[in-house]
Amino acid sequence: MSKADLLKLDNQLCFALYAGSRAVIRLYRPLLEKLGITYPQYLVMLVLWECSPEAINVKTLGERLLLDSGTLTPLLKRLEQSGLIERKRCLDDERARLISLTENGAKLKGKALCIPASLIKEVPLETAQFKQLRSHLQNLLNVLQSTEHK
Amino acid sequence: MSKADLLKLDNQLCFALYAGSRAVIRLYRPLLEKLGITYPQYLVMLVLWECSPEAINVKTLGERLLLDSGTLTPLLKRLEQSGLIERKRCLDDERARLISLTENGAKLKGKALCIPASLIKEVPLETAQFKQLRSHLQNLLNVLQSTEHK
DNA sequence: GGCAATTAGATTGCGGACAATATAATTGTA
DNA sequence: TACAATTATATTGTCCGCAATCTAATTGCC
Repeated sequence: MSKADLLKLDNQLCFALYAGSRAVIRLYRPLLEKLGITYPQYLVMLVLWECSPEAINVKTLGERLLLDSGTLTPLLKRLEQSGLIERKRCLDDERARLISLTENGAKLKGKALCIPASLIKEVPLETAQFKQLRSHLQNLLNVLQSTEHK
Repeated sequence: MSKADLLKLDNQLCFALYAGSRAVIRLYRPLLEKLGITYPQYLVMLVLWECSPEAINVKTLGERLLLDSGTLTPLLKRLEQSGLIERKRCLDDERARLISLTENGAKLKGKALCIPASLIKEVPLETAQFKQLRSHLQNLLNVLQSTEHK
């Protein structure tokens, strides 16, 4: 393949990723609207539902989602406004914020339980293909994570 | 797998896509900075370099990149400001804008030619794996495209 | 203990995404 | 040929991402 061919849009792995990611998020939107949250907010809730009733600080949350405080701080404030989370100062370390679920936030998990199945219905991929794609992507992420600090 | 397990972050195809996409875009950033453009602007340039010297209207560009005018209009204005493109009214249809490369915009392709190779060097995936992942993603996109209008 | 270096999070500013809406040109049709 | 419906783009408003910078708390080290 020539250098010029390598510049064609359809040969870009990055574009496939970028467009695919947005397309899938688009499928989530109507489902998440019923919960009153956005897609990145949903990801935060996934982490909180997983570690609940433990609280989590912003740094750890950011490491989990690969997002920084510039993104998370306003997002978390919105979730707090919505009454889904609390943002308490950590007593041991006044710099840190402990993020935890409110009762409503914990309850929302019940409503979210059906989302994965709804989505799989809309993405007509075989389970095997689905898992393969996911594991290839996770592999890609691991590889990028491990090389980006060199 | 239980319903609750399906809500775990690491089981989400969507998160793998979302985080993977951002991680790859992060790799492009320093390379594109040298060209003075952002990643979405780069995608627009890829399309223009491909169809040049033909002009393209905003609608077609949007279909190619899966972006709407709300995203493209300001982005194209910035590319115009940077002197890389022109935004002319179409004579046959005064509603449409014809987007075309300026001389500088066309010349920038020369600087961009080395980007794919630079990137591949940073993503330590075998060529075969790379192509497989890309084609899986393109398949996913096709599937989503074809079902989203039903 | 005192102070420089580090760390956690917040803030600012810019550039996307995208829904909703607006505007202006074009087309289809009675 | 009017004029309703459609189409192409632009605008507005909200919510991310992320770089750069700031503030305040903590840690390391003399």
